[in-house]
Amino acid sequence: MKYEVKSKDIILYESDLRLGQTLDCGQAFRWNKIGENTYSGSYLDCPLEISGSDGVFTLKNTTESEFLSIWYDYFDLGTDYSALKKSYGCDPVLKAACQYSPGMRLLRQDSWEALVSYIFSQHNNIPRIKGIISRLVEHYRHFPTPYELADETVESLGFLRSGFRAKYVLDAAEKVASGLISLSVCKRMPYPDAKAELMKIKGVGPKVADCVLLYGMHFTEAFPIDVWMRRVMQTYYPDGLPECVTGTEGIAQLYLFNYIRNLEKDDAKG
DNA sequence: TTCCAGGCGTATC
DNA sequence: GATACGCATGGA
Repeated sequence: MKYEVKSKDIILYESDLRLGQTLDCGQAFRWNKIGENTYSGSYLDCPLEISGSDGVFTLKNTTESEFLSIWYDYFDLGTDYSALKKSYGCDPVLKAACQYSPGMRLLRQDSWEALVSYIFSQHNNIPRIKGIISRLVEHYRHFPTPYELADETVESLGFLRSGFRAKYVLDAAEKVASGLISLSVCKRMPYPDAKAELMKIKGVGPKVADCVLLYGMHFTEAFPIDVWMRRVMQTYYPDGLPECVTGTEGIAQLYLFNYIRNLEKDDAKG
């Protein structure tokens, strides 16, 4: 990774990044494609327009301090994904999955936003999840805090059209706003303890908890198992995951999930 | 029309 | 502890 300041922009050189693969793979729900190789979105209410391909990217209207304090972390630029992918070469399926999406990275998202987003994800599809979250952000003009959401009711959240999930998000907001659950404390807990803590929230089971731990708290050993990953495990890993992914199961999951989903989509198209 | 979507709570055994 | 079943909403 290298970068340079150019006028009001940051130019980023990173060979292990493709915007579509990283921002539009179902790990984050607030990025929109606004042009060829161009996405707009935000993190912690800090907006960004990023464009680029072939290892060269422009972060528009971004200062050097913003880049270093926010986007460097968000895009996990301190991690060497070339080395990681090379280590996954021990397994033929994983190797193929990495070759299929060589520009995918695990984003370091906000824990509260990930919690809300993945509660909305349960028994839902990605376009609808994005719709619900975009209505939420549009309504508040920012991603609402736990305190703001704790003041709502199932009825007042009706505009989200989130169905049975509204009551779960309210329970999460109440538990976080009251201090009963502290996400920043969870981040410092051992993985099993943090998972158990999150599962105290209604609507948060093993899968949603693992998504929050992986995408919102960077527990790379968290391994969310949904219908797709269950299929992957049964088909390719009936005896468990290969040893080379120990400690980064969640990142391996990202490549595998994307691989299997798109393969089946491609098959459906003929 | 029917089926399904990055699951989970509840009832029942 | 395992196994069914319902769940709001909307797209295919």
